[in-house]
Amino acid sequence: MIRVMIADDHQLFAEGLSQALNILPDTRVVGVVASGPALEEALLSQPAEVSIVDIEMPGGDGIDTISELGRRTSSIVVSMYASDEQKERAQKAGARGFFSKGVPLVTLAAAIRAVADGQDLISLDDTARDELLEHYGQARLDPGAASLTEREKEILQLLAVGVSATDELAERLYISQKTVKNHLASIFQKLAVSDRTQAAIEAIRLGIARPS
Amino acid sequence: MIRVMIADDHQLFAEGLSQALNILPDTRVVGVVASGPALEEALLSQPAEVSIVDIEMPGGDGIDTISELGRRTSSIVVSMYASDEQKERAQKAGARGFFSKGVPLVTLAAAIRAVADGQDLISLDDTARDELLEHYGQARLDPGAASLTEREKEILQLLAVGVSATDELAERLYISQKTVKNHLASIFQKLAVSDRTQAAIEAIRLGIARPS
DNA sequence: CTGCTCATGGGCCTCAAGGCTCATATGATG
DNA sequence: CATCATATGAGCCTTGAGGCCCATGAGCAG
Repeated sequence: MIRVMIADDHQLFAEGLSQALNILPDTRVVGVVASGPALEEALLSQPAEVSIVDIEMPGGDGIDTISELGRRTSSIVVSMYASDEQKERAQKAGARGFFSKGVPLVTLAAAIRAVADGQDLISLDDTARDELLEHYGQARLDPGAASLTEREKEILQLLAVGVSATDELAERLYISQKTVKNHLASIFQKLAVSDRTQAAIEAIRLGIARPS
Repeated sequence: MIRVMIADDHQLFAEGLSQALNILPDTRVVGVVASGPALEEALLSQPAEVSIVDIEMPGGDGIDTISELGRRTSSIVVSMYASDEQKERAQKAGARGFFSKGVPLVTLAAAIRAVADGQDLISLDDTARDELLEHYGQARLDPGAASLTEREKEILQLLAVGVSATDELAERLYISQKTVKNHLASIFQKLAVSDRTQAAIEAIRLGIARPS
């Protein structure tokens, strides 16, 4: 689980991004602040592997803050109007990534994983950066969840949309009720749970299935 | 369920907001576009009660688009740098709400509910507007979910964090297993489900409980 | 060719889960 | 004061859920 701090004075942006990152199975937003100084303070009481920092903030430039942070967190700078000049300043201040707010969410998510893994995206050229981001495109699941078979994931997805009875699951999948129970038993072991209710919740939490 | 369309050229903002609104039990984002013309086109194939429109977009001002939309959707304008002049233009174009991107997410959510209910927020003074938003602060739950008692919600919250066994629920709540089963039976009726797995999912979907 | 995983299925057993009806105490509300 | 909603609890009964062990055929890798 990568802990992320967001510093942006536009609450709609910060809260929206926060919710979106919390939906991902491997990132968790541990704080949202609206200024550079507030970010420094928040990181003292709540450590975070990665910080998303906006440049345009009241009470001081976001980039100035980054150089103060040092090794407490890895910073990714996001800017409304991304310019080469801003990028250079961000790089000098020690930022590990630099993106326009026009990039897709999946790109930022990949960047967060890359940066949390020790990569420095800002000093790469665009081609090398995109290749690296490709590599970090998928969330890394828990060891148990990663070993789920396709059929098991299928069952979890049905569970998460409310198909919970054994006979209904069997009908939907055109297999016998016994096979459904066998798959479920295997799922319980892999996810370390003891019944289908916990399995459904875990599937939602891990991002394997969506509720509605 | 209020269907919402988002028009904003900053993908990070649009996708983040989209995810955040989808988490709410009574709003669903049915489309995300990056320009005014794209919004008009999207609304033709996918109706939406409310549209969130950014002013600053490439290929034409967002406000110009609104006047074209007519009664197909109710528009809420959001702006990075909200000015009185922009607000007046938005009002003349027929927008029902006008907000800076600095407002909290809950405010925008309340505004979406108000506008979907036929209210016109933009012509109100700030005090009257805030009063109205207060009134729309809570998501209106399904008729069944609304009649859940405190104890029943408590049980649903435990269910959603993985406390699924009757004996564990009884221990956590300091009541007998029989009472737990009685409460659950009542929950099943109110939510129109048939077992605790479906109840847990429904609780998450309705926003009564959070998974992790 | 020999394991290996995966999907399919069977049998058996135990207990938990869910359906049904009912009772009691409490606090709010008309 | 009478009534209603809520929280608590009981008994009884049926079936579904989960635990355990095992078997077979397909497909794939060494």
